[in-house]
Amino acid sequence: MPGQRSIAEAEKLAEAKLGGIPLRREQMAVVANIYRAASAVRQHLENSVLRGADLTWTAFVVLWVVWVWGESETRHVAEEAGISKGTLTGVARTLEGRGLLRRAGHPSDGRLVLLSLTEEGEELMRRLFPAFNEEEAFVAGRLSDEECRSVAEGLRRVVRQVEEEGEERRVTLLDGAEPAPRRSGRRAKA
Amino acid sequence: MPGQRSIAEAEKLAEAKLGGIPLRREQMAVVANIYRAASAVRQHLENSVLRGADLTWTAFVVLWVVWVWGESETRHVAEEAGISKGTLTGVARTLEGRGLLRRAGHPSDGRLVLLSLTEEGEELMRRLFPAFNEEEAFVAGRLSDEECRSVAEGLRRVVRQVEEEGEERRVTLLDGAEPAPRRSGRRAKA
DNA sequence: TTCGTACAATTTGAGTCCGAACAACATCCG
DNA sequence: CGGATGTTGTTCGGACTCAAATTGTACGAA
Repeated sequence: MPGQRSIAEAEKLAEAKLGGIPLRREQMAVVANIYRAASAVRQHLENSVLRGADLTWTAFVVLWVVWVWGESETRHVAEEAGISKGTLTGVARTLEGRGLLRRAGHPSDGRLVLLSLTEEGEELMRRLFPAFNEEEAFVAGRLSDEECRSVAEGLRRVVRQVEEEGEERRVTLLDGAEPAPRRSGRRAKA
Repeated sequence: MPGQRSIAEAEKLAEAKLGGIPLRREQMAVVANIYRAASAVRQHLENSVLRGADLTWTAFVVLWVVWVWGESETRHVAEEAGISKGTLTGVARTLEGRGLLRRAGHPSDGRLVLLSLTEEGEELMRRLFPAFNEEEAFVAGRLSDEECRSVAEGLRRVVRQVEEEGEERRVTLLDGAEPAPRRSGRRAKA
């Protein structure tokens, strides 16, 4: 396994590459490990509990959100699941086709769509979630409860930093320049 | 801005849904926040420094790996970058087309392909990486150096747990049953 | 009433991503 | 030498992804 040993080594190599420009090592390490951990956890969960139910990570997260929050408007589900509205439309369609999710128009506001689990969906989550949580415990197995709390708190601060100051920061960085559109995606109309 | 407040609430709701089955709260929170933080960080980095260079996160990581490690075999690059071999083939092709990456056959083993940066690629990384690292520092701005180290160390343990015991764990869980192929992806031949 | 503005979800386009199947090569063993 | 076995990178199918454009609905003002 390459991973852990190499991060420290990679830092040195990167610093050498830059010839004297100082590197924010601790910050670099924390970002690298956040991403590494996220991939590792996702992969483990997908391969252990999700594959058997033929669910992707995203599909599971969407089901989970609707499960715990009950019938919800799609924009909230997308926000809560951390995906775009457009992506949710597709995922929801897939899940609806598999009979796990239901969509219904909002009674008074015709623009909204409400998502809820079908009975089959509820049943699946009742069965699947305990197994999922068990694997969450497995991946965190080398951390004590106290350490879990402390790591979680640190990560929360990262999330808050980006959510509360990220936008402003991006504006400052680009300083007026247009945000440089993605090269992929639908083309500007003209 | 859904995020933080809701996790604690969601735990209670999930517990209620399960009626008495105990939940591993701390472990659940740490996993949820790992994923949340990873998305937030990725999005910020993509929108601030990467978009300007028309690079996706993955493309940047691949370039970074080749940059710091020098000419490398594709399987090592994929491993180090945390993506599959198949994905790397496509990403490398794209980067090659943009003149940032070079591919060369291995002199003695005809199966291998070696990746290295072109001069243009080197130049790009010299320019881009300092800005990238600056934003890494930004997202970790609410953590002290000491806190960064401690969070990183906690995450490293998660990664190691999955890397060292994940495979065995999956085998135990499935207990003989075939690993249940993905429903997506290429179909079995017959 | 008829605009115009403000949202909501969906469609669309370009592209990423995984993992199974595959083809090409390497290596071991008889 | 010849085949079995194992490894490598590539191809392929389906799901996911984002953001811009679009479509549909709501609601206030003229």
